[in-house]
Amino acid sequence: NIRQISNASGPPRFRLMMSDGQHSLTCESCLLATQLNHLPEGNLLVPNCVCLLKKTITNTLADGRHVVVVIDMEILQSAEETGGKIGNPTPYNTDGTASPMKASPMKASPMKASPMKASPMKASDVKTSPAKALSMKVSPMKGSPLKANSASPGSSTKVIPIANLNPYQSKWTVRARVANKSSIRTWSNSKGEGKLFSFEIVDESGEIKITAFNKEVDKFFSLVEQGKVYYISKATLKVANKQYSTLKNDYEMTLHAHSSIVPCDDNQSIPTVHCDFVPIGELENRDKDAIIDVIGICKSAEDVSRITTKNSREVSKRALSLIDTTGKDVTVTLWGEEAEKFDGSTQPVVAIKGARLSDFGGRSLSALFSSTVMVNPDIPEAFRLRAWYDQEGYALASQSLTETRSAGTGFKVNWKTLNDIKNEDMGHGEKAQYFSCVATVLYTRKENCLYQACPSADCNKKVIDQQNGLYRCEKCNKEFPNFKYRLLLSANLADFGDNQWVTCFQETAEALLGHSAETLGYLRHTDEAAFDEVFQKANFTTHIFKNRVKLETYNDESRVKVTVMEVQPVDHREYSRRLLQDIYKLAR
DNA sequence: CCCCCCCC
Repeated sequence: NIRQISNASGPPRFRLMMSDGQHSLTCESCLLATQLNHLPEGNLLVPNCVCLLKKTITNTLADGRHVVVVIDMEILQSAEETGGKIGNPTPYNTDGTASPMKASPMKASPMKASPMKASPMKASDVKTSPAKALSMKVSPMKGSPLKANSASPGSSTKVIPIANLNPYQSKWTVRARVANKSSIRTWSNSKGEGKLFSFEIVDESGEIKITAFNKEVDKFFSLVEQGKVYYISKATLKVANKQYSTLKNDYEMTLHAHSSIVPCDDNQSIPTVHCDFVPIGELENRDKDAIIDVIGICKSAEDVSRITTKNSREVSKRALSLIDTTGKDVTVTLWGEEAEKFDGSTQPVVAIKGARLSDFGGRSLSALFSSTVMVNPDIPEAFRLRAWYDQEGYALASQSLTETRSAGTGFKVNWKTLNDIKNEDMGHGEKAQYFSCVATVLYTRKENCLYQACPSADCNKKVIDQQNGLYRCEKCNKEFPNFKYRLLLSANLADFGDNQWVTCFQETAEALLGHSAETLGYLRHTDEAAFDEVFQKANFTTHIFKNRVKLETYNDESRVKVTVMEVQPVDHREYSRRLLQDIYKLAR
């Protein structure tokens, strides 16, 4: 705990220690140690040297640990001066591993090396005498040296606006906020393989994308945090491939071995991620493929699932249902790691910057790689939504913009009235058309609704009664001692505007009549009254019918044939909402 | 040096 160390009287002096390959700084007065996670490139910290931390920034992590970033320090005594107990000074790689074979001891001597001029780890004071460097004026925790607008810490290069960056200048520093940070991704192709992550930064002037590869991933991934402000310098600028970027910048950055990223005390003047949240109820009026920002309460979330894409890539996906004060909800799909780590169990506020609006199931959203998904973000909109939901929203039966079949997936339902079938000449084209309707059974033809079918599992062909106890199937070219009953029921359906004869085969007829074909076959011969009653009872029942409509020609006569594919109960609440929506649409 | 934006 660095704070504890700092509480020791006098300016804290630290001795760099190494144990089990881990670097740590041990306070000379209280002997408390703090672990070093990142050593800067070309660093001058060698085991046993004593240093004074002059300027530091402390970040508190979510788990309560502190991370101290050293902005400015002085080496008070080199390893040689302190006796160099561990032997020759050893340079360290940025990943914290020792690499004694890499450089000669002389090269690594802190007295000789001075590659640090523009680095936040200013070490030029090494040349000054230890006595002078021990100046008591310097208090590491007091004040921030970073408020100055003009220069990056430990560097003489000027802070310039992102908009002024170009590949033809070498000395620059930008100060910007991380607006979006990707996860680490690996690639493998003919050119090789590796890993990378990227992030986008914004300042008052603009935005730019920064990519880190391989070693730079190790070095910077954990340092770079979404929403935080950093000084960034010495990265390579190249022309951005607009094909892959939606950012408003002609260039993008690549980090390299000497690039510098230094946390900056948060400065309100640096813009935060800006979101233009579109109310969920508004999404109906936006164009397909629009990139929009959305915020809502995650009312429910699917379990994560693995799917295989057309390119036979495996990817995780998870669909969430977001609701806001418009009383509408929309399905949002998260992908990959974002889908895996998402936890919707607490019904959190979810904000997404840059989601793509799709017309799947009416209206739905999909997160892109460039999207920023924020769970319970620290913004006023999130607090307002939380309050609204906890007080009243939770009780609301929201209206979904993403229509799903009762099974949970599927395309937008093609609702029609029976009148529409004739008015729109449905089924007259090459392909059959499908529609759903809410309709009431007026009449069913009980005559000839049952037939004796081939008992083979996959054959439903009508069999011929050989009158000798055997039944012949022409299709299977076989005789059987038994048959199964199948239903082929004609029904007349009506809604408020029209009526329509339809055909129900086995499953749909069973659903409509409420009995299996087998039971009906048995009843027909044993209890005619009960058999009749089944059909009486089916009359004037109302259902959702999903139908197939196709023009069929028989003996030069064409007529539209409607076959029922599915019979489902009416969800009256949902049905009423749809009628209301239709009324609103007609009123507009 | 990546560049994948998918599924029902």
